[in-house]
Parts: sequence; C-alpha cells; structure tokens
Amino acid sequence: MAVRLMAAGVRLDRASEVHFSRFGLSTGRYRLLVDLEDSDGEKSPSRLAKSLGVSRATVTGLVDGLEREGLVTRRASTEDGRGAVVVLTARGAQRLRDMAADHFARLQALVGGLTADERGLFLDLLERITQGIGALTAE
Amino acid sequence: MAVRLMAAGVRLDRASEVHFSRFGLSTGRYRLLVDLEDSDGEKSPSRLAKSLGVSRATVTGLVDGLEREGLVTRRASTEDGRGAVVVLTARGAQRLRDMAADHFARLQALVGGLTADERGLFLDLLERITQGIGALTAE
DNA sequence: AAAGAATTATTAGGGGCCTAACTATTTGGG
DNA sequence: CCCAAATAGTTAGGCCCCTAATAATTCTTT
Repeated sequence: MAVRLMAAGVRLDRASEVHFSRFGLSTGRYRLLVDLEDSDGEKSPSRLAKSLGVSRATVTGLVDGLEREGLVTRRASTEDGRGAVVVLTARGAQRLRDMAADHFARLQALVGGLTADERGLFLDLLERITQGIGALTAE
Repeated sequence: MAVRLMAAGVRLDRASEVHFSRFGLSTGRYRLLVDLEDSDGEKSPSRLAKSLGVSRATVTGLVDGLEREGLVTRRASTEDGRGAVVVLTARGAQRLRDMAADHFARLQALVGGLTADERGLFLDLLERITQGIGALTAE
C-alpha cells in the first residue's frame, strides 16, 4: 500500500515534469515562480527554501536556471549584507499567465474522476497517512 | 489537491530514501533487488526496466551501484547475443533478509493510522486519481 | 540470403535533489 | 567591545532519473 502510494506519487511527479516542460519549466521551477508571485515578486533564497521544502543549495540551482531564462533576477539585500533577493521579472510573471489556462484545465481533468465528497475523503486519508511517514525516518 | 498528493508522494519518497539508506540502498536499488528476488534471482536489464517502470539507462546505473557493492552480478545472456543477465548474489539476498524485519515494522507503522476498510477505500480512490494522471501528459 | 528495422545494453549529457564544506556577514553573551 | 556561534548564499560532489546517440545483435521482409 505504501508501495502503491509511492508509485502514484512518482507517476504524478513524472507526469508533472512532462506537463511543465511544455512551458520550459520544471515542477521545482514552477513552484518557485508561484511562491515568488505570492510574495509580491520578491523573496530571499532561504525563505524560498523553507516554504518550498527544499535545501538552500537546491534553490540556488533553481534560481540559476530561472535567471538564465530571464524569468527571475537576483539582487543583494539592502538590510542584510549576507542576504540576496530573488525578483520575479515581467517575463516570469508573463510565463505564469501564459500557462494558467492550460494548467488549470489539466488539473481539473486530473481530479475530475472524483466527486467533491470523494476528494475531501481522499485528502483526509492522505493527511493521516502523511502523519505516519515519520515512522520511516524515526530513530 | 493534486498539489497535496504530489507533496505527499514527494515526502514519502524522501522518507523512503532515508529509510533505505540505513541499509546502504536507495529506493530504486531496493526495488530492483526485490524484483530480482521475485524472479529467482535472475533477470535481464530490459525486463527489469519494464517491471520497475524506469528507463533501461536507469537500470544500468542502478546495477552499476549494486554491482559495486557486490549485491548483484552481470553476465552475458546465453540465448541472446545482445542481452545481459543481472544476477542476485548471496550477499544481495542476505541484505534483503537483514532489512526485512525493520522494513516491515516501519511499513506497518506507516499505515497503522488507518483501518483495513480505510486502506481499501484509499487505494480505490488513489487508483481512480492515478487514471487521471494521463490528463497531464495528453496531446 | 541480404538489407533494413527493431531490440539490447551502454554512454554522454542534462536536471533536480541532497549533504558537507566554504566564505561573508550578523548576532549575542561575556 | 569582541569573539564565538549562528545564518546567508554558493560551490563541490554524489545519486537517481531522464532522453538521445551509439554499437552489437537479432528479426523481418522480400
């Protein structure tokens, strides 16, 4: 059962990469862009790492890629000499707008096989399983 | 909702890596070992790729790692001049036995929060969502 | 039987993720 | 005030996974 959940997770993850690659993004880069958009277009790498649930080193890599494509910019923080700020560019914001319709249509199709009640139930069960994940890493 | 499923999948995947790393394995290498065990200890790379749902190139990498640790061996196929056969070594079989108790105890704890009925329900819903995954890659 | 198509495994190169180590800066306790 | 500890970002190196290209072999088709 854990095996099937993992398999489903991996398949979804794999399909996501295909989906996002149509827009020149990856799942990680897309998530970073959305996070940035939700933060008025500016956020430090370490705060991004925390909210995305990945390491700071991973954020460095994602930002490298996004910067190369001009979807994001880096600048030094004015308050903290150590800090940096990642800034969403106009091009980056446009990219998100461009993919919105297709993205949400596909998400809709993904969960369309379930009723609203079933979705709620599923999320509840998923939540409880998620809590058990700690058992794998305990000790 | 797809987001949460993906997040759960990723978290489980991440936790799995931690779990398997205790035995010097990764999720992929463990799955390959089990697959091999279920096939009387011998199987070709391409059949492994198919049953594991990864590319042949990935199997090459996994076998490289397992061979380096002496858990697996390669030999040429006798029937097909192109083919190879991956063979589970005694050490590989032993590794699986060594981790069995801990592995199943943790799996048990993972799904322990749900009743048998709930697990069945969850798997059913998961199955139906899995069918929707195609929507992400369609066209 | 011979040429072209398909299949097998591998290599090369890429992306995403990680941990550990490094540099620069800020913070906080004595 | 000063020095140790914490924090910020990056780099280096590793693993897993992918696609595309490669060489060897087998199959198919005429």
